[in-house]
Amino acid sequence: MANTHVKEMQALKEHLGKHQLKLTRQRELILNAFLRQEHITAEAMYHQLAKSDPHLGLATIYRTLNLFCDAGLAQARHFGSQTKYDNVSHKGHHDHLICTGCEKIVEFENEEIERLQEEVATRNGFTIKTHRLELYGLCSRCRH
Amino acid sequence: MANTHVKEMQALKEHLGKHQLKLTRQRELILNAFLRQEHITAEAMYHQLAKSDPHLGLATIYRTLNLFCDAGLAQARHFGSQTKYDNVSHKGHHDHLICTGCEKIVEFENEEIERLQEEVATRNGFTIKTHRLELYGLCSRCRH
DNA sequence: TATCATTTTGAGACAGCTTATCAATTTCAA
DNA sequence: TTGAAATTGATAAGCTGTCTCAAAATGATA
Repeated sequence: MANTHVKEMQALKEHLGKHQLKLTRQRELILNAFLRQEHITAEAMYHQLAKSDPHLGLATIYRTLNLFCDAGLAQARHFGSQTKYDNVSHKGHHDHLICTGCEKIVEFENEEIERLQEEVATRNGFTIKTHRLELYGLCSRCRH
Repeated sequence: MANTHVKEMQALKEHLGKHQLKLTRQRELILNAFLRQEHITAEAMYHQLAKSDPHLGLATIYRTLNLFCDAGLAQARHFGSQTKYDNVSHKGHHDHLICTGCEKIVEFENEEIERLQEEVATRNGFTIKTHRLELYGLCSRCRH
């Protein structure tokens, strides 16, 4: 189980090495838990990990998830007043369809849109690092 | 100057009428100031208006900007830890290219992307109300 | 125009999420 | 193994944004 996410662990180690940071038990633990999620809040991860490791502090979770963002393993998404951390490593980037009625989130990918985004960026002299596309509306059930 | 934004004022009055809300000096004031901006935070608007009206409370700004969102004149965008309110009334919807180096924001519109978004939504049974598309990267200057 | 029920305001208290602080602990290069 | 440097955990503090409530303003009605 600790060996499940070898590639991501490798990426993390690489990032740590480049920035004089250290690999800790907590970082390993949080990485493994994080990679099992699509997207999760720090708070949710805190409660989840509390079962197996009651003394893991919330601040450490926040610090570590932000570290993952720096390392390119996660992407932070501000959602209402909360921040959700997306697992971006093994699925590639994905965008979101969000129902404002029931909060349901559908993930999607669309190459054509991505291509057009690149086009817009290039036309404006930008080089895109990441992007965020969220469509808000009502799902079929909430529309009645 | 008070007559500059007749159409938007009309839209606001209509919304107020429909919801048993009242037109106040503050709401007029904030609307006029807001419509001169592309996008602004409540805090920034607070300081800006403090010059001409030192007793206008921050809570009132928040309340009023949220009211504008309900009325369809503004759109809230969570940006980092802050909320920016976009002036959506006279320019129509626009998306953002954001330079992570210098914080510069370039606005753009792309009909083709919007069309593809509709397509994705329809395919998933959604009806889109609004959306948010933000491209993050480096502008030509920050890329060196 | 005066009345008055209703809404709004302003000021500060409060709440939720995230980061800063700091002593104690852990890591890892030498 | 040692020791400088980084990390952790617990909690305080910070920041945004909302709630509270008495006082003021609005606007429908008479």
